[in-house]
Amino acid sequence: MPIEQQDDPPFDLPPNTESGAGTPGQAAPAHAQGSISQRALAKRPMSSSAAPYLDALNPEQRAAVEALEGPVLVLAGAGTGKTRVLTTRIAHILETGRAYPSQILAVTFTNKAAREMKERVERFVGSSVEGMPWLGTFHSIGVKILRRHAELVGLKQGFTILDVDDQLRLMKQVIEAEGLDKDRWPARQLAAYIDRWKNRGLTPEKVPAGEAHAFAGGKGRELYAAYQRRLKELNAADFGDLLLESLRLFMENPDILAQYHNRFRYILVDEYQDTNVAQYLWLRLLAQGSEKPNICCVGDDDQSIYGWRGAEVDNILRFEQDFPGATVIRLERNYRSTAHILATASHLITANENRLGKTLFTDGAAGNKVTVTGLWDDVEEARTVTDNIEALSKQGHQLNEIAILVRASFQMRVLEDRFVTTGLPYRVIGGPRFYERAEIKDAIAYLEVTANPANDLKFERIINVPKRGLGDTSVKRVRELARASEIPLFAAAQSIIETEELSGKARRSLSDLVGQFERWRANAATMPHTELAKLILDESGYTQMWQADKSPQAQSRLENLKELVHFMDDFDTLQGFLEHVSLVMDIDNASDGDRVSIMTLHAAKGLEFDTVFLTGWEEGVFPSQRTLDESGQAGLEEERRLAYVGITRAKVSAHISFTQNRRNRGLYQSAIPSRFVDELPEAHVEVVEAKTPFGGAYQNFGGRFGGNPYGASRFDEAPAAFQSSYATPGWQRAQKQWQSDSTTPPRRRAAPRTIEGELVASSTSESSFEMGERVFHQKFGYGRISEIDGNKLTIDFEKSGRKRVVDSFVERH
DNA sequence: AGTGAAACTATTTTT
DNA sequence: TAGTTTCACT
Repeated sequence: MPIEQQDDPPFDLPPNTESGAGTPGQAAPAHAQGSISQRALAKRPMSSSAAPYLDALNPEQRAAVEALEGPVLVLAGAGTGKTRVLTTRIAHILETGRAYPSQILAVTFTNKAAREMKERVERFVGSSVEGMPWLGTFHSIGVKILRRHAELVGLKQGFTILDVDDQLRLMKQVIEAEGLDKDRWPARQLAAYIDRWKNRGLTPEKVPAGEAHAFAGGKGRELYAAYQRRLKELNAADFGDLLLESLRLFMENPDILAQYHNRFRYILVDEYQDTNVAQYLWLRLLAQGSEKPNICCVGDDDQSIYGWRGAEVDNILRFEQDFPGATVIRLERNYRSTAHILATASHLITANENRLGKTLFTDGAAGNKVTVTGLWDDVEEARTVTDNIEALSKQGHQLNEIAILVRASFQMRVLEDRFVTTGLPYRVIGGPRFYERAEIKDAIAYLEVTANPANDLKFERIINVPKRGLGDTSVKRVRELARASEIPLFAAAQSIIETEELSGKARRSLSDLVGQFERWRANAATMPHTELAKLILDESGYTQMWQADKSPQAQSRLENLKELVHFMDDFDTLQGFLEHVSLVMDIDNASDGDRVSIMTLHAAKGLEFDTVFLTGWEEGVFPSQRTLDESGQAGLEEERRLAYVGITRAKVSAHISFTQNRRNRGLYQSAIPSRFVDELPEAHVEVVEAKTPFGGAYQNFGGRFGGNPYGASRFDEAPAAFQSSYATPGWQRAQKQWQSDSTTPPRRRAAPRTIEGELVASSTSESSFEMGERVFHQKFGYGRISEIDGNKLTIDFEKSGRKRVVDSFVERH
């Protein structure tokens, strides 16, 4: 395959400053007159007053757009016009002739953000400007760079990109090849380690000795190295590699790096608070080209919510040290929310220690206070929310402007049930994504193997789907042959069917499959790719497999397949389509009709709605107990940022609710209100009484939450927490009382809900326990420690078997 | 190789 | 509770 030649001409042109275009208001460089974009630019009147886009900005935004020289950090609070600044800045760079579109590197995290930015820049500069080639996600830019220099990192130009399934399948093979028990050492866990290392920019040899022993009793690093070797053999890269390998490329090849230094005159980074170490290093390397790099990072430390994915808030907190002489601009004027909402969010977030500090303000109306409602259980909560939504709907509100934000997806079920019974239209955002569905992955695997016979992992995925009598043993034989003669699996299949190695049935079956692929490949040259896809799905028996399936989802799977073929129409070639799906895991959610949106807080980042319902503000749910256990104080702060993100999604009203009981995994658990509820500012919050389902308000306990209808009879002492005024420092006391209260109904006792000193400390440091030590656990009884991983212990309990627990839950014995 | 029943395990998830 | 995965059996 030829090296891609789609590259833009300006790459080799001399820097445009030489033609004197360094200041605003000058015409585009003359030498570029051949390029459409430059001709378009040249036609534009170039006086600086002819930059109406600047007049539309407030002073801070304008400063952020005009500070083009040197490093700039824009701290853009929620709803302060971040995207606008970013796009205007790009437009401004282009308009003033400081750089060609191809000389601007602009990175985002999501495809959605990249698409949006591209569209907005085009609208600014005029559609005649060719799209910016280096505007994209970290990953897509990583691929682009790697494809050009693949051989330098041990890959070939046409390398494939692994998805999560492929990755796991490969890791399983690596684990087994090392002679390890795949049950004792799950591939998922190894994948998690490797992912974390890659996020931190660590190649196998750089994994710290202490951590190298993290997996399989000291084989972590070896397995990581073996996995990387296998990737190279397969000519494949996983997601982490797209960044890590381009990072390595730059570090090992200063001449290549210099080319990019030369090229990128301006670097812009969106959502800087979400960058991980690898991305940070990558950016630093690219910015190193000059003493005062023109790098502009836009972000909001208060909206950093992907720490668990490797994001380092520290990157943004440290910006000024990293780039001395940086200009820091704060955008604090909020255009989205009313004053009460803004004040509530701002006040809540001040409880965080680790932040740069911003105070959002608005000139807009005070609006309504944020409401807080305490409810009996999740069912009542769902009913209350839908009742409210129905009322809003009757008043003429758009359902599209209403969202329900939850911490975790398990909270969605009750809500969905309620929407279904009431018949209110809703949509779940996030959810299982199109390209993650099994049938889509299978179909893509068929297409991929057709296009690329050397893609072993995809071939393995569908070799026996639909079932064609090629079981584990047969596949194993093929794989052994492939490994022994160092050829791709498909080639091994081709040769093995010439031998007597396989049983008659398997041999015939595999021979048929190989023949089919050969035929499809022959067709690929002549047939449109959508036709080919239909043919493949049909002839392989894949469509038929689902037609014969009597499960209720079979129908929708078939529809998904149709949609996939339809979607392929948007691409010119099969190759182009495959490259796209490997990077873009989602299909654009067409917003059809007027519906309420239900989504997680994470999915809500960047969106806005008139009315937002924030449900499930209970300790353990939100903040999530698991985050607290795993990340202690830092985790708590991240949860609080999540609350901040949630509240700031609302334009005109925000409604917070919590329940005393919530069903999770089949059983009810009692809950106490989230500490975040207590942290809300009295002056901007209104406590709303819950209505009973039987009509009328019920007796008020004198508490801020209006008590509850069942309290007197069913919770004689227990609801102490509910009775206290939540503003008092008594929550802790009340919570303790609640937990220790022996009259609490006989349901599962909630796990400790605080993050105490020792737990926080132990999450980062090594556990004080030792291997083989005998310990006692409240729930599981006595046992011996068989593995230690940070503060997590694997213990063989005498009665309950092997479990993984956090060390603070066990005591020495 | 393919079936059915027991067993296990559950956040958040930009790419 | 529900979904998946493993295991034992045919």
